[in-house]
Amino acid sequence: MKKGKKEKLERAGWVVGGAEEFLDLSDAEMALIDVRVSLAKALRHRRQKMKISQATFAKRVGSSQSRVAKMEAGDPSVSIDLLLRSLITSGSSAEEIGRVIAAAGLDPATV
Amino acid sequence: MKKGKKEKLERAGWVVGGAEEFLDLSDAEMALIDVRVSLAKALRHRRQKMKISQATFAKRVGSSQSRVAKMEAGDPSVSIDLLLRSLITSGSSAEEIGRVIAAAGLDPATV
DNA sequence: TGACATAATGTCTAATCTGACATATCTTCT
DNA sequence: AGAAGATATGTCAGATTAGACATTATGTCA
Repeated sequence: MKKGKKEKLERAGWVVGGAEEFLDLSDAEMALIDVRVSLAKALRHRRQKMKISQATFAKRVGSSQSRVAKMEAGDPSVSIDLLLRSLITSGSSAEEIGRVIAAAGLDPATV
Repeated sequence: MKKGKKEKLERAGWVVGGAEEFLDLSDAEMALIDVRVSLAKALRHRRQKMKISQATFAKRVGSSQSRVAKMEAGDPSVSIDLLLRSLITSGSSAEEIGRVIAAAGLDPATV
């Protein structure tokens, strides 16, 4: 496992359980979490820029306030599909989303 | 609806039903299909570059031959989540995937 | 402080998605 | 033609994810 992996997961709010389960987290899973968290941040920024509440945003994209909260939190119960759908429905372009994903996992200081 | 939308959907192999249902397809749905199809192509290219069969590829990413076939076909029953998971598990970087998504929906001749 | 808006968390049932399997349809050989 | 390998298609039971709702927490005013 790479240096700082567990810390990174925990910063992102993930329950990684004991060391045993954690060792089972593959690099692929890590990368996917990075993508999820990046999209989650992009979604929150987008909504905040619109200056609307989670409830209002939820109505516009056809979801619920609680699910929007979970989306923005990068909750494991939210699929990347839903994040993409919400971003696009709210007006993000594929190009914007592509850039977000391309930058996923990079150290924010270097981005 | 934008010009050529239905034709585009049909080229991608989607059953769009009658005109009524088709009119219900929003621009957001179109954009998501573009993303799915782009990722599907990227996955096929990746596997072909590796010179392995769908069955072999399936084992490596923890799926089945039939599902890999559906992934590469951009079948509606395949989630974007699964496409991303398979790409990353097979070694694609977030940056590569980001570029693929950013180019989604663009006219191939211009890309 | 209390009232009010907003955001977070937990939990349901319904809907969607998955791997697996069977089977059919190519492709590429001899 | 026919055997063999690869790919496509259809289906299904089990797993995952969805919106919805209730509840709790966190502001943010007067």
